[in-house]
Formats: sequence, structure tokens, C-alpha cells
Amino acid sequence: MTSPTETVKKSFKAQMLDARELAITASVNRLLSEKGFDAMTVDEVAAEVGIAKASLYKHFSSKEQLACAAMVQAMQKAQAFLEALDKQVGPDTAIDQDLTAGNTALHKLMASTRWTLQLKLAGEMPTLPSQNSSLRATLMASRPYMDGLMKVSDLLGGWIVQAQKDGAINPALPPIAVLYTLFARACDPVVEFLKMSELHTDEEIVEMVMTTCFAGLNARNN
Amino acid sequence: MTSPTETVKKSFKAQMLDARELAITASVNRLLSEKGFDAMTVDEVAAEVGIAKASLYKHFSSKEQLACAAMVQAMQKAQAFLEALDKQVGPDTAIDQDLTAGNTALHKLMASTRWTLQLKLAGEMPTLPSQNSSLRATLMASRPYMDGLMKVSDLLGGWIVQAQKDGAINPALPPIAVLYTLFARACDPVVEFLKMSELHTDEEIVEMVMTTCFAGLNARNN
DNA sequence: GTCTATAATCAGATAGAC
DNA sequence: GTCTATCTGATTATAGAC
Repeated sequence: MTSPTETVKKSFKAQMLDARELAITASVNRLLSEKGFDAMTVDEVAAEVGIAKASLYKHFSSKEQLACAAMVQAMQKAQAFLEALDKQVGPDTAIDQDLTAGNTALHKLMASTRWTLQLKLAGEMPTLPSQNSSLRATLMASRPYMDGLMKVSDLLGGWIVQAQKDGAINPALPPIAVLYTLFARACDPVVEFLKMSELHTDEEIVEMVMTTCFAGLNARNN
Repeated sequence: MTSPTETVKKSFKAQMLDARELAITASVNRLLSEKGFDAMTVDEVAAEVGIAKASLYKHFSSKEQLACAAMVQAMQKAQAFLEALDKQVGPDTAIDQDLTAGNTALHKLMASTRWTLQLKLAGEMPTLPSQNSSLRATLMASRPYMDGLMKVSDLLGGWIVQAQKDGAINPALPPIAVLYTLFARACDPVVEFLKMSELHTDEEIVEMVMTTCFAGLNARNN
């Protein structure tokens, strides 16, 4: 039905479309992490991408869908990172199996948190508004987003339970509380405040937040 | 110049005015903690107080000033709490002076954090948007707010340094990082998430967050 | 599909009677 | 000071030409 030429042509056009949508979500991702959903305007997005606002609406039917696409992309990026981390064997080939397992579960949780903080410092972590927002409903109704969220939660949840068995994470804390605490690092205002103060490098900020997150403020653990 | 009757009348009217403004700030405080500054509309405030929107603008010249008044009130409440805490001697009259001092500095920090969390759970903690907002500029320009913030920071800062000297707070953390970490508890999304899950009482939530804040996620400290 | 121009809506702020 | 009614500006969303 379609000649090779047409197929190539179509594929090429589709590639251009995908590339444009990628450029859009990248801009949305950046603006979303910089200003948040409410403060971000569609005009800004259009201006940053370099196309007319009406063209945006040919790709995404609403501001919510626009933001949702960026969030889905970020979520899938996180999922990919965690899945890669899950498959990889711990770098330390200790003899004691239990100890090794304990280290790897805790270390995977720490690696995930560190990754999140670095993304946030790089301005690539779109933060969803914790308060009631029209965006929440859209995200909850988005299969790709919820699928990613569930997969991410499952992976982290498994490591949390394992780390608690290993005696590496406080077993008195419900796993769900640990999970939320780790998720919360993605929108931790401490990171922004410390970055604004310009007294510390990004690496120092990451390490300080990692310390307060896992070892707490108390002196004993450090 | 003014007859006693007039004086009484004027005072009475002034009292009514103050009472109304108090009612306004109380409503704003509640709405601010429930939805945040951006999501809160002036219409809502007027409706909740039971007066017309135009009347609100006779009291406060803008939405920012409206929110600012509520934030100032909350900040002064916090200041009063901390100052009372500062004056009071530790409940434990141990013999070892250093140990007592260490306990009280740490305990004061913990009492402050616990107080903040309880206020937040009660829906009385107006959260300022961490992102750039028009409210920030207004707050920074507000003497009462900045005075309160500075006093609060000074009190907490003193306790932090003391607790670090006592070996109760990790001395490797810059005091400013500890301060921000404590401030961040006032807008910790973990509290809301756990409350929404309805799996735990308010008291349990407070204790869990206290644990993760001071002892961290790791198992050793608990 | 992209553009310019415009509609529709909503929220902050104000005018003017009382 | 409080009210009703209105203005203003910003923002989401769309119509229609190309």
C-alpha cells in the first residue's frame, strides 16, 4: 500500500514530531522544576520552545496534559534508573551474604536518593504541588504516570523491607513512612535554601541532606 | 478634648475592628495552611469571614498584605513559644551540668519541632510557597515578619550551636543546615501523606517524623 | 501543523451608593 | 466601613487563514 519512499517520509515526519514533543517536554520539565505548575504559564512554554501557543495545543489538549507529559517522562526516567540499579549486583563482593544483601539494599536506597538530589540541584526535577491542584487529578488519571509511580514504589518498597530485615533501616518505622520520606527529598526546600545561600557546592549540599536523611540530626550515627 | 463617653465609644469601635481583623487573619491562616497562597482566593476569604470582598480591601491593601498579616501572626506565635521555652529551665534537674545543658538544648529543639508538627497537623501552619511567589517579596519587606523570623532563627541557632557543643547534634553539619532542616518540618509533605493514608494517629505521625528528623532512617540510633 | 488574532474565564482590585 | 456592581489584567483555550 505504501511505497518505501512514503514510508521513509512518514517516518521522518514522525521523527520530527517526536523531536518537537521532546523539546516541549524538556522545556516544561525545566519550567516545572523552576516555578512549579501554577506559576508556569503556557505562554512561557511556547516562548521557550519557540513556537506559537496555539501550536502547543495541537500537541497537548490542556496545560495539565502538558505538565503530565513532562511528569511521565521524568517518572519513566526514574523507573529506568531504579530498574538498572535493581539488576546490578553490589560492587562489594563480600563473603558474608547477609551483610552484602543488607549493604546493597541500603546502598540502593541511598543511591536513589542521591540521584534525586542531584537531579533537583540540576533543575531537572519537576515538583508536583503538594496542595490540591488540578494537576493531581490529571496525574492520577494518567496510566503511564501511575504505572511508573507504582513500579518505582514497588522497587523502593522492596529495598526498604530488605534493608529493615538487614538491620540497616530502622524497623520501627512503617515502610510507607520510609517511602514517603525518601519521596519527600524530591521537593525538599532545604536543598533550595542551601543553594541560594551559596555557601556550599552542590556536592556538599547533597552530602549534608543525605546525612540528615539517613543519619538524622543527632550526633551518634556519624 | 474628648469626653469619657467618646473615649469609650472609640475604644469600643477599635476593639470591634481588631476583633474583625483577628477573625480575618484566623480565616486566612486556616486557608493558607489548607491550600497555600496561590490556590487561596480573596473571594474564599471574604466568604469564610462573612463580609464582602471590597470590605477586605479596606483592611488590607492586597492579597499579599492579607497573607502577610496571617504569617506575621503565626510567626509571633512561634516567637512567643520559643521565648517561653528559652526562659524555662529543663525539667530534669540532673547533677552533671554539662549533661543537663546538652539535654535541654537538644530537648528544646525537639520540643520546637514537635510543636511545629502538631500545629501543622491541626491545620494551623500557614505554609509559604517555596517557589518564587509575589508573597515572598512582601514578607521580606515586612518588618514585623522579618523581626520575628530573625528572633526565631537566633533562638534556634543558639540551641543548635549549644547542642553541637554538647555532642547531641552532629557537629559536622553547619548550623544553618540544621536550622533549615528544622524549618522544613513546617512544610514537610510526609505529614500530609501519612495523614491522608489514615493509617496512623496524629501522635504516631508526629513521633515518626520526629524519629526520621533527629535519628534518621538508619537503624542504629533508635 | 503553524501562525495571528481573539474569545472566554477567572481572580485581584476598585467605584460609588448607603 | 460595608455593600453591590464593575473594571482590569492575566491566562487558558480556540477560530480560521495559510
